[in-house]
Amino acid sequence: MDNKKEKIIHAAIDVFQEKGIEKTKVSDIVKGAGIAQGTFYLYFSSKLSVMPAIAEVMVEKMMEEMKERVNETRLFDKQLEQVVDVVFDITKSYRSIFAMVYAGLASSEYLQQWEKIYQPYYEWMGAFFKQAKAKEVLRDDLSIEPSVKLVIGLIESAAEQVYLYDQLSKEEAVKKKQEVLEFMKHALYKKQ
Amino acid sequence: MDNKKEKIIHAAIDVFQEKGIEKTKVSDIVKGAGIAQGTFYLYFSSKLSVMPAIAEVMVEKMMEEMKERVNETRLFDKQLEQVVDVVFDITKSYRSIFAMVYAGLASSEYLQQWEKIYQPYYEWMGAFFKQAKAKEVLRDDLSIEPSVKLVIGLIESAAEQVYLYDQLSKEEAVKKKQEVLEFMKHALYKKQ
Amino acid sequence: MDNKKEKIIHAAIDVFQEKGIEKTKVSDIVKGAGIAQGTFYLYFSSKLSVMPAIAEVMVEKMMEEMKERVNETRLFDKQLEQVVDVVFDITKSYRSIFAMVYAGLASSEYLQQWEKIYQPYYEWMGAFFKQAKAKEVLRDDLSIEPSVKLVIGLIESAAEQVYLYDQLSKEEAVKKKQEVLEFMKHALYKKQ
Amino acid sequence: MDNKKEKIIHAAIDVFQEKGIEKTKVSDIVKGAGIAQGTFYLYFSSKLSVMPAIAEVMVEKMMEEMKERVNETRLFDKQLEQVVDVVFDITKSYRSIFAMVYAGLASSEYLQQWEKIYQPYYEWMGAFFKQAKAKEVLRDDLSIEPSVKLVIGLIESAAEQVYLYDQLSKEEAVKKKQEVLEFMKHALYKKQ
DNA sequence: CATGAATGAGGGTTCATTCAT
DNA sequence: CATGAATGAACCCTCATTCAT
Repeated sequence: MDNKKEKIIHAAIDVFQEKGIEKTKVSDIVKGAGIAQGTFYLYFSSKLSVMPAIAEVMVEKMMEEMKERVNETRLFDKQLEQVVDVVFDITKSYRSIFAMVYAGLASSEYLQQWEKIYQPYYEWMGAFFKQAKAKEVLRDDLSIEPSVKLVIGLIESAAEQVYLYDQLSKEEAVKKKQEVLEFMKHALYKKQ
Repeated sequence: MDNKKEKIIHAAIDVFQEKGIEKTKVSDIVKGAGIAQGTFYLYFSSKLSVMPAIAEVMVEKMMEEMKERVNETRLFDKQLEQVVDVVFDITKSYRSIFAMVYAGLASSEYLQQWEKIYQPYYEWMGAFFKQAKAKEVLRDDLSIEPSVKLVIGLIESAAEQVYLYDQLSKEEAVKKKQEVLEFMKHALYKKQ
Repeated sequence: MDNKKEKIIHAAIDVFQEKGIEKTKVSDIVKGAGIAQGTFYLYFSSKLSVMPAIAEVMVEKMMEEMKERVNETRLFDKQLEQVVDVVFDITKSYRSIFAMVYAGLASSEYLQQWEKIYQPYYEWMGAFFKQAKAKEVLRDDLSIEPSVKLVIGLIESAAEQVYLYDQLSKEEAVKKKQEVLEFMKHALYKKQ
Repeated sequence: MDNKKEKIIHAAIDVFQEKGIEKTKVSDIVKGAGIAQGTFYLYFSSKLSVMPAIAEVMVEKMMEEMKERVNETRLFDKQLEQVVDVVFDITKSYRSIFAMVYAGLASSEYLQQWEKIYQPYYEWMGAFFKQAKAKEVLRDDLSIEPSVKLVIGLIESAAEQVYLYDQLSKEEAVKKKQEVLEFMKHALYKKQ
């Protein structure tokens, strides 16, 4: 795919993260991408129009990680743990970007595209849950689609607390993951 | 009392919500507050420095609503429902502001203050849970402090999905609330 | 005389010297004077209108020093040395202010007052030279009035070089003074 | 060559002279230079940072005039007269700028550069004096370097008196020049 | 396609000045 | 007389966007 466009997106991710939306200049992005000021406008119409492309890259990244790191041959318990790990890691790297996307774009034309971009993520997680239900791990009365969204929101918000607000240590992050897992299991699993 | 400062904060909330951070001008804020441009700078050093004050106001608002609308004489089930209602309503009104606070201020000096501002919220919810535990509604092995944070994150993220991303209808909002409640109960309650 | 007015003038001298005209704010001056912002305008109509008052203070200061430090009982040689000392010292303290006065006020209404303010200085120096001529120290063909102005200009510019541009050490200042004296003597004295 | 920078400097000279530092707006300068507001900031960081560039231009101008108008084939007496003429003329045109340079920049970072800018001027005058000494016009005991600085200061301050303070007529200017020359000759020449 | 110098509208911020207390 | 909070016009400077090369 187009090399320059990629460079812009990745430079934008870095700069947005470092400086925040408000203080990010197109000139910072092009400097990071190693291209000329004008070249930016051959690929994007404005600073904000990079956002959906960033979101796409991040969801792709998430899916890759899930497919790579969640081992289907293991017990569901273990898989769930791996899912939490991935979400925490991706959130660590990108959550501030997600926040920006809808903070910067609230009441803009780009928010529409959001759901479409997130779709593969929801689908993958849906399939993951279905498979577990088939194995009779999950509650019979659990409806998958809504639960998927709740679970994703739950894990993400826990990760946010760790990485954004409280800026916790590695050990505390591990503890937080265990708490989320515990909480989720009670919410999702069959009672023994 | 500090009448002008109050006016600025409330005008800022309105304008940020209407236009987003990026497009909000200080001149809009002062127009809304009915004061002169220069007066703004007697109270705040910049546009962004209003953010923590806004956050404080919103947490206060949340606490007021909780105290007003969560009826301690009712069953815990009902109270939990009321809590979810309040969080959904406040999120509906202010979540875009919350998003802005950390989107606009990622990597800034203000993020530090965040936890301190949220503290009363966590404390209230902690007390609420303790009371329920005393009534033997909640699981014995539930540790309250971490659960409080998870629950708040869970409800907020559900509310976000309803009001920010998916922009769902009233009926769908009601359904989402029930799903969250269901999810929470399984996660928190004693098994029968 | 009016205490507050005095305070303003002296604070203004300090601040102008420290920050330069451009960056001096009325608020700095009143802070230095220990009075309220509005009080300034009871005594002066604007920032620039303090200038003539400052100039007056400085010429007064100069005259005081001359009368105090130039000893009429000594040889003219010695007296000339003392004159140079005074000019150097006053220049050290105030020359940047003098510069400002006409830099800031070039093409302004205040420049007119300048000559009048400087007048006592020229007169004193004129009397000083006349007395020396009577003692047959100075050249017979020396016309006093123009020489006085040249001498003042010469000493001042030498002092400027020392204190403004080259920022020389104490030793170098002493040397410069000797050079000026030598130069002046050749220009003014009778040939032996 | 660096056409825009040149244009800015020359426009700045004009505007500073017309309005004084305080009242000069960047927008005036760019209007005079026929460029856009933003272009100014590609070449200079602020209004004040043009000052050293202006000083450089003026010293260049001075040197050009000296080389053009001081005729080496004439007697030293005549040459000295021509030097005074040049200094008076340049001072007439630019002294208010010089005043501004250090008035506006007192206590600033730019004052340091001053000596370096003046250097060619001092050097030229030094060479001029050496040549005269070789011809046995000047006193044997005259040390050239310090005298050069004194002479330049003397002529400049005389010119200032004529053009800045006293705003004298053409005839008076001529008379002042003769006085300076007379003064200088006594200070510099061998006794007959 | 790529460049980067030039643009200029626009907004943040300052600060001299006022005036009710 | 003295105050200092409030004012708002004025100005600096930024930075997204363009366009000739």
